[in-house]
Amino acid sequence: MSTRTDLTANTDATTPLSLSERALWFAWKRAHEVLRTRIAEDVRSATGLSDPDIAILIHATDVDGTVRQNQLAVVLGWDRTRLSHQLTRMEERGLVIRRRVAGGVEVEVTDAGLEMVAAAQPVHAAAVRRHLIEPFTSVQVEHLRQALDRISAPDLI
Amino acid sequence: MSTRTDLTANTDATTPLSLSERALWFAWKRAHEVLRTRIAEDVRSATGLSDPDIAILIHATDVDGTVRQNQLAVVLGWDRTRLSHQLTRMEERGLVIRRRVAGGVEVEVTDAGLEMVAAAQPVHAAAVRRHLIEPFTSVQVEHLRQALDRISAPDLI
DNA sequence: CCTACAGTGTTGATATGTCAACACGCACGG
DNA sequence: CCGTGCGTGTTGACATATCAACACTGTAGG
Repeated sequence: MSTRTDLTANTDATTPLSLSERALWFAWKRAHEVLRTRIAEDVRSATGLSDPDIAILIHATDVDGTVRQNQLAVVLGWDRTRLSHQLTRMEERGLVIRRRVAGGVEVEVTDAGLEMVAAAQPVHAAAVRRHLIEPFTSVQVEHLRQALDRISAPDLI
Repeated sequence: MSTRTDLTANTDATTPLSLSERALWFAWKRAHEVLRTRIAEDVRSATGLSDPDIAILIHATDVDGTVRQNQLAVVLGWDRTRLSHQLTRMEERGLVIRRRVAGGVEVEVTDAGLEMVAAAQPVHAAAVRRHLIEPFTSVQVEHLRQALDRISAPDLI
């Protein structure tokens, strides 16, 4: 499926990146720094929630406020350790509670957590729109999404 | 320049993200998690250098091993604090040294740093190619780069 | 001279992420 | 019944990132 990439490039592991390869790599990292910083700033200053807080709360509320911890890890693409630490911190702040169930742990968003995510959603949506969506036309949005999916799962496309 | 984005979307700050907007946002975060993790694993297991190590060493060696600290911050899109802490750690490990100069600080890569980055470059290049470049054709690479630049600096395009 | 300001960098406290090691429960084949 | 894995989660040590506050230097205006 993935066809050859760059006529000036070489797949040999010892060949340095070509100009266009470097350009894409730097553009990727830069875009990520910029976007993450901008959205996190907007949301944090308005709601007191961090990036990882929002990610977890949104996915959990999407499925009615209760999720298997492992499912969260898979959906978010996080590893178990990271998620465990993050949930511990969020539990201490009263945003979620954890319950052992058959074959794992169930994460439930508390009422306080629901309130905070409800308050954060509009700010978050506006930030995402402003920084990620608005620079593009709807056709470009779709193309970009396809490209990103290709990165996440190159074998499935 | 940035034309209207999604006919089903609404710019009103209180409107939740549309399906296509959410899809792009999740695809973005997922792609980032996946790509960062894969490349960092490859490079770290082979060279002992972390993501931020590599970012700094590559940019510094690009300009003959010596850079103004502030220039590094600008190019990488990092803030001063983050860079300062990172350089402190790298200085402790003998990868760089810092020197006060007129109006700032000069960062120089040590011989040990040069050796490590030289050893890391091929591994890093191979990882970037495999995970970021190979899923795409050369035309797609160029389109993706333009899209990323648009995110970094929406006003300039 | 001197004062105020902008640019640059540091520090310490805290939040977040990673790694290696361990703990536990459950299924499967002896 | 007994191992032996495998999936799932936790823990502690450490690396990295962020925030608020401070320190230094040069420089422009009085």
